[in-house]
Amino acid sequence: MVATLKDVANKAGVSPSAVSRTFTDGASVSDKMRKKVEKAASDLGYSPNFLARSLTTRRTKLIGLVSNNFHNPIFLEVFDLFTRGLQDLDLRPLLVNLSSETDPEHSVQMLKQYSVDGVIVASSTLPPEFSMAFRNKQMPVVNTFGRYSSSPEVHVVGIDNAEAGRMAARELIARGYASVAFLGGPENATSTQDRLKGFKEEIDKHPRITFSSSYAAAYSFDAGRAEILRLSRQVASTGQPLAEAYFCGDDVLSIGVLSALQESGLHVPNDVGILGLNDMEMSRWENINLTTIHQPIKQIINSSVELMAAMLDEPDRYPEARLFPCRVVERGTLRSRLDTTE
Amino acid sequence: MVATLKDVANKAGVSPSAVSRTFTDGASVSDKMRKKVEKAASDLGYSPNFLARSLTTRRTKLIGLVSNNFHNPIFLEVFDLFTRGLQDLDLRPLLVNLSSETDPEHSVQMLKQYSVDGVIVASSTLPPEFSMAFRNKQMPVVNTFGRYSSSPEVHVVGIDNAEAGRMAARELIARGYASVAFLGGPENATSTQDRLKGFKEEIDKHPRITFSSSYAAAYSFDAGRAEILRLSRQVASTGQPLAEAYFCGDDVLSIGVLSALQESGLHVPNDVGILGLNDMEMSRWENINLTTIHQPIKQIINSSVELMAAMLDEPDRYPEARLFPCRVVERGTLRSRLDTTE
DNA sequence: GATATTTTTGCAACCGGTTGCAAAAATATC
DNA sequence: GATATTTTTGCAACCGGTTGCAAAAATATC
Repeated sequence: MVATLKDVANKAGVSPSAVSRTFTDGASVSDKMRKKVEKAASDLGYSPNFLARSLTTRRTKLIGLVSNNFHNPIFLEVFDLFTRGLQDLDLRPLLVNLSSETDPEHSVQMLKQYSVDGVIVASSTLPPEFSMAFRNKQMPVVNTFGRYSSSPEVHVVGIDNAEAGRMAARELIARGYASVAFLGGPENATSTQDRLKGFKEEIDKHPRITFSSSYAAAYSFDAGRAEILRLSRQVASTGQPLAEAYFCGDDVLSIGVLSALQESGLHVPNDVGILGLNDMEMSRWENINLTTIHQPIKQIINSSVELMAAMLDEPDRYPEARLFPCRVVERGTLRSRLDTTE
Repeated sequence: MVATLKDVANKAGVSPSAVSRTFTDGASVSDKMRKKVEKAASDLGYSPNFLARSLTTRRTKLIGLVSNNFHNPIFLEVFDLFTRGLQDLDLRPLLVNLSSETDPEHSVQMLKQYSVDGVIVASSTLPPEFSMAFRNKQMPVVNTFGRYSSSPEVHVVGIDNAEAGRMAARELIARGYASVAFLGGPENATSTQDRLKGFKEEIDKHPRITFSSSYAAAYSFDAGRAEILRLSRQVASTGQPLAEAYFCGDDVLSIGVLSALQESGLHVPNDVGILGLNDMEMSRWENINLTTIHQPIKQIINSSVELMAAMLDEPDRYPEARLFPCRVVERGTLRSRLDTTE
């Protein structure tokens, strides 16, 4: 049916090895031979079978792209950047949706059976065991958006979440908020824990500022909305007022909070301030206009892809953490700074 | 390094065929043999190499998932549903991002080289040639969100876009709008063309209603926003007023339009009505609250996956079109109906 | 032009599996 | 218990490629 290497060899009247060599770069073939083979190949519409090839070369150019974030709009950007980045290097993403998976073993075995060259775990909410499970099977792993630690066992690319938390705190302090709160993502996500840690650390330096914190169930609009509504109800029942400003787990959470506040008649930023994190496309939409901490997604993902490519050549590469600085993007959900001279 | 079938055979003291048979369902192996092999396999941590297997079985369980919509939030839902649906059937999505591709040949060859079992083209903006290019190479193809035609050459799953256009028209007419407009997606997308056709067809039955139409450059927030701003400027220069209601190409476009209108001080729905199409998650966010035509994404995608699975068993299946009905979801961007008795 | 050196080519084994066929083993039938 | 039938097993060839090695061909050197 579809032409094979042997068909081409027969048609060109040469050995199979010769055909193979013309299609593997770096192999030695004379010009005459190459011409003959290429003619026969194009007549037959032949192109080499990558999977058969991979058996001997031990390279499939398949990369497992595993994530569990299929409800956070920023991940559409993430997938876009990953697929393009990988494609540019002639690598192919095998997409794995881990949304309902709690045990890494199944995906580990599956990706091993497909002989992927490496695995990119793109998530800030999957527990570190997932990346480790791949690492333990000797697969090259990059954990994008993973937790930075001083003794990394797996390559991590992302931001320093504790520092992002500190940055958020400094920003709110500079704007003179007297009571601030952290409205985090899922409590067990490392990103949530680290952001809270940094945020609180910096706020604690200012004892006059009231601090509180709580968690949304997920990085999602609905979860953000639900949590701020819960806090609002508390105001009525316990008399505990809302904070003057909320540092939210991420942008989509922030938008849920924003929407709920506006709905209950509060004005943002006059009554309550909101600071997001991510700076996804949507946050700069005029009807959202969220002040947020920009996470350099594009750099993070390009770097992840580069790192993966490097690991393919050097599997035992010493694990590193690549962290990218964030910056505050001022839009409309925080009141202005007290002094603009900084 | 990693255990192979031969290792297991040696360890168990049986032939390779025996090992192979215990791992292929339907093959004949005695209980005793199975026990022996399974013991050896689990001791060695063996699991079969799918790619090697695929060479003889001619089944990789790899499905090419190709799309060019990485900027429309609804596609995150689409990818979520596709990956889960395929995974449930033990199929694996090889994601192909065609955003910058204009020639199908490259992806066709690539997917052929990876011996994918089938290809799902998930896009309403890719020209039909893309699906056809796969079909021409004898690959099973499902074109999700593709154009329905009376003589389909490729399986299509989606909605009847012309009918959706008619539905939109009827809805606006029922609400007594005296001037309506179609603000479509990319002009060359079949979905745009068909929606316009149906919409206009129905509006034309009411000669008293003013009709106009124009196109946004993409299904995106920015494109929607840019187009409505262009139309607004025309009001000033030509005196041609805005329509009373806009049927927009899709939800994300609608949101761009909504945002721009609100920004220029117009009230939706009092000054201008907006009707979207898709009913993506975001459209029911309280601060967006878009009235829109619901496209049954979940059913469409599950059906696409089912159809693909069916084609794997029956490659020469006669091409069919599976169309799902839409319905209007009333929220806050259209004024109320004139009579509610319908 | 003979010899030494380099480049090109084909052979044969291999990558990790599956499968048709015949032989061996197990079971059924009398 | 002998024979017929069914089930299980192993052999060998195959799926579509690559690659080390030695032989053949081409080129360099004198």
